[in-house]
Amino acid sequence: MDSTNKVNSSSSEGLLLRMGLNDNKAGMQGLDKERINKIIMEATKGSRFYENELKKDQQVNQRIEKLLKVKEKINSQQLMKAQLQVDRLAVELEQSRDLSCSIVHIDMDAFYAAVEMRDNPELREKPIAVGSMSMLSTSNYYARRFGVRAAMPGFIAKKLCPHLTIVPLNFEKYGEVSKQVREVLAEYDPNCMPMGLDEAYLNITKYLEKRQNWPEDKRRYSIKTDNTTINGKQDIIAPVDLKLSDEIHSSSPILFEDDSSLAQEQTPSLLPDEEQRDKQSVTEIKSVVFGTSAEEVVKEIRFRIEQKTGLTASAGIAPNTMLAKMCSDQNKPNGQYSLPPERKAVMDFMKDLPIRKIPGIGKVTEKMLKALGIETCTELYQQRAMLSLLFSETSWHNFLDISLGLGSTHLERDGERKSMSTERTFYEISAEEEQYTLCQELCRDLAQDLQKEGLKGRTVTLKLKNVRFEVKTRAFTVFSAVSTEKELFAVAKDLLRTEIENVAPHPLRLRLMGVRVSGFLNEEERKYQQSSIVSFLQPGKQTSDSSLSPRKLYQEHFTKPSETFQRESFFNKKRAAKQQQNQKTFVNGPTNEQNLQDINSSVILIEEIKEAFDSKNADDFQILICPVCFEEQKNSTLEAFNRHIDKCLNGTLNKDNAEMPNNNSQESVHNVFSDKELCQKNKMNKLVDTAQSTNIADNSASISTKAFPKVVVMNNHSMEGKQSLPSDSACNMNIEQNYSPTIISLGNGENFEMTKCMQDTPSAYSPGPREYKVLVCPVCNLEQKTTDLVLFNRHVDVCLNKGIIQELTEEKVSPVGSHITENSKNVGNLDKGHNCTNSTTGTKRPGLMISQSSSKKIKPSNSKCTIETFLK
DNA sequence: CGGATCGAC
DNA sequence: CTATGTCGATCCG
Repeated sequence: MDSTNKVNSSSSEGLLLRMGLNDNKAGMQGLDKERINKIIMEATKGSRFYENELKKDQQVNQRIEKLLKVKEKINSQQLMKAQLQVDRLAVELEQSRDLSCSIVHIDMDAFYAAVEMRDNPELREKPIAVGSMSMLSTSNYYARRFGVRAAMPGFIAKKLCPHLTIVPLNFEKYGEVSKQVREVLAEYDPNCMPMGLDEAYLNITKYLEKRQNWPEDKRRYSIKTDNTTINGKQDIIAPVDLKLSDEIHSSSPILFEDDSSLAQEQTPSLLPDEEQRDKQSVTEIKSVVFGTSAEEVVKEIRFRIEQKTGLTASAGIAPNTMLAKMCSDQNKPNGQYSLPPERKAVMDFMKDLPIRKIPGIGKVTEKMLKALGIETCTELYQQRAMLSLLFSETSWHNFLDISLGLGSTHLERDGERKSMSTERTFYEISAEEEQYTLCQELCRDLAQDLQKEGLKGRTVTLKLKNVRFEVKTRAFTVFSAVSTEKELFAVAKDLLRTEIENVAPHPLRLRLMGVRVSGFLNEEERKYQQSSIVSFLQPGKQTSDSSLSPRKLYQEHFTKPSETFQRESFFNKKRAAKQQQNQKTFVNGPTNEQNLQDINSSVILIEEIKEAFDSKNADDFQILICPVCFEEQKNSTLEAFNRHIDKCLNGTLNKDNAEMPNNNSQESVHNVFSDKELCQKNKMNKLVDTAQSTNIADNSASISTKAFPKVVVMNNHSMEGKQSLPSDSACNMNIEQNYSPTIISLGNGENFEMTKCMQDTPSAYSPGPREYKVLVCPVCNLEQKTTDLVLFNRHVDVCLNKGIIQELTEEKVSPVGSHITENSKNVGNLDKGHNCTNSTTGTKRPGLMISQSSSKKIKPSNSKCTIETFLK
C-alpha cells in the first residue's frame, strides 16, 4: 500500500494552483491531490506498465537498503576524516565562488499548449494538453488543475479531466516560434544557449555593462496592440499603461485562465489596422521604457517575447546557471525572480529548498537522499561528509556544489554530437519478419539523419522494449565507421537476430525498437579510417581508390545476407589447429607459457584474416569448434563465433554465480536454456572445475576472452554473416529478471554491495591478484608487458588503426582529485531547421551510484604509455 | 566496450 | 485499447 501511492505522488506537489481563484467557467474547480492520485491509481493498477514500475521501484529500494547498510558500517573516525577532506574542498570552492555574472534562464510558459491556444481561440478557456492519447508533452495551466501533466498518457488525463482537449503535436510550429524567441534572446547574448525549444540560458553580464550608458530612447519599445504573429490571427491586448517597473505580468490574456487577466480578455475592440509603426500617429499605441538593471532587462526580454510571439515566459536571474534555472521556476507562470549576487542571498535561497528542485536531482536521487534523511539543501550540506563516503566522487562533489549554491557561470558552446538515434513505439510486434523490416526502416531513417550531418559512427546499438516494458540494449562496435542504411542494418540485424535466437522458440514480443549510432570519428580518425586500414588489410595494394575503402569491403563481405563466407577453408584449418592447442591448454590447466601461446593465437587469427583477404578462391564450407565448450559451431559469422566463445568463457567463469537459485517462474527455466545449451553449460562447468584450481587459469581465460573479440572487430567487415549461434547465456526479456545482491568487500571496513542482474550477461568475477603478463601484440608482434588487459587491447587497437606502431597513446584517464568544474559539453541541436529533433541536454549533473570510496579506486596511473614501456 | 540507469526537455 | 523520443553522463563489469 505504501508503494501504491508512489506512482506520481512526488509529481503533484505544489502544482495545483490556488484553486478557487477566478474561474471563468462556473463549476470548474479541478481536483484535489488525493482525488487525482486515486484516479491515476485506478487507471494504472494492474497494467503491465505498472508492474514494471513496481519492479523498478523495488530495485531502487534495494539500492537504498544497501546504501543504508553501508552507512551503518561507517564509524565516527572515518566520518571525521571525511569531514576534514570535504571541508577542505568546501573552503576551496568557497574561495572560488564567482558572483560576478548575471545569468538568465528563460522558460516559456506551457510552451506547446500556449502556442496551440494562441493559434486557435477555441482552445482558450479550455483545459488542453498537447500530445496524444498515449503520451502528453504538456498541458495548459487550466488542465494542470486536474492533475493533467506532461509525461502523462492522454487516456489517463482524460479520466482526470473528461473535458480535456488533446491537441496533436506540431513541432514545425513550435520550432518556428522558438526561433523567433531566440532571435530576441540573441540580442542580449549572442552566445545564448537554448535548452530545447522552450528554454534558454543567457549570460547578460557584458550586455549589462554596455547598456548602462544607453539613452532612454534606446531602451524604449512601442506596445503593439495588434500583435500580428506568425499567422496573424492575433488578438492580444497589450497592457494599457505600462510603467517602468510594472510587472508586465497581468498582460497575458491567453495563458492563465485562473489569472485575473483572462477575465479582462477584451478581444479586438480597437484594432489599429495599419501596419505602420509610427508611435505618434496612433494613439492607442504607447511605448514603454525599460531600465538598465538586470531585472529591467529581463522584463524587457519577456516583454519583447510576448510582443513578438504572443506568448509569455518566465525568467530567473542569478549568478550561475543552476540558480538561474531554479529562479525561473519561482514565479512562473509569467513572472521572474532575481537572486542578488551576494553569498548570503544565495544561501538563504537554497536553505529550505527541497532537493528535488535542483536540476539533476530526479526521482531516484531524491528518494535515496530522503532515505538518508536529506530533504533540503541545508541537510544536504550537513551530511556532506557522510555523502562523500556513500557516493561516487562526481556525485558528492555535485552535492557539495549544490549545497553551496555553486554552479556554472559560463555557457559552454555546444560540443560535438555524441550519438544519434531513432526509436519507435508500436503495438506489439512479435513476428520475426516484421521485426527485421522495422529494424531496417529504423536504420533507413537513421541513415538519413546521419547523412544530413555527415556523420559516421563505429558503434551501433539496438534498443528493445518488450510488452512488459523491460528495456534492453545491445551494442556492437565495428572497425570502420558506418552510416548508410545497409551498413547500419547489417549490424543491427545481427544484434536483433541474436536476441531473437536467445528466446527462441518463443517470439520476442516487442513494443519498441530503436537504433542508435555513436562513436563518431574525430578528424584524426577520419584520416586513418580512409587510408591505413585498407593498406593494412591489403598489403601491397596501396590505394586511395574509394572503391576499396573499408566501407566497401565491409559491404561486400558483411552486408549481403546471401553471400557465402569465402576463404573459410584456409581460415579454419589454421583455426582448427589452434583449437587443438587451446583445448589442451584448458583441460590441463594452463601454465604461464601456455598463456603466452593463448595470446599468440590471436596473432595467427589476424594473419589469417589478412591472408583471407588476399586469397580469392576457396569458398568451401567449414565447421568451427569452440575451444571452450568443444561444440561444433556451424557456419556462423566469425563475430557470432567469437561471441559464443566469449559467452562460454564468461559462463564458465561465472559458474559459481550460476548456481544462484533461479526462483523465477518455472517456465523460465526451460525458456532460457535449450537442452543443447544446458549440455554445453555442463561441459563448461566441468572444464572450469579443473581450470579454476589455479589462479593462472583465471587470468588466461580472461585474456582469451578479450583477445578473441579483438579479432572480431576485423572479421566483422571482412566476413559476411549468415547465421549466428544459439547463445548459452540467454537473456529472455520475457522472463522476469532476478536480482540478488553481491557484496564486495574492499577491506578496511569499507565495502559495498551491488545489485546484479543474474539473468543478464554473466560477467563479474573477481580478477584475483594482479600480476603482469607478457603479451604479444598480434599486430606489431612486439611483446607487451602489462597488468592491464584494457591497456593491451587498446594497444592492439592503436596498432590496427595506424597500421604501424609508433606510440601508444592513451586518451582519457582523468586526473584524479580536486575540483570538479563543470566542463562537460552540452549538445542542443536546436537550430537544425529540419526535423523536430528536440534534443536537450539539461544541466549535466552526474547521476549517482554507490561508490567504492574514492581512495580505493583503481585507476590507471599512466596517461600515456610508449612502446618502450611495453618492451622488456 | 557494452549494458543499465538517471535525468532533462 | 492506450505509458514518448532523443540525448548526454555516469558507473560497473
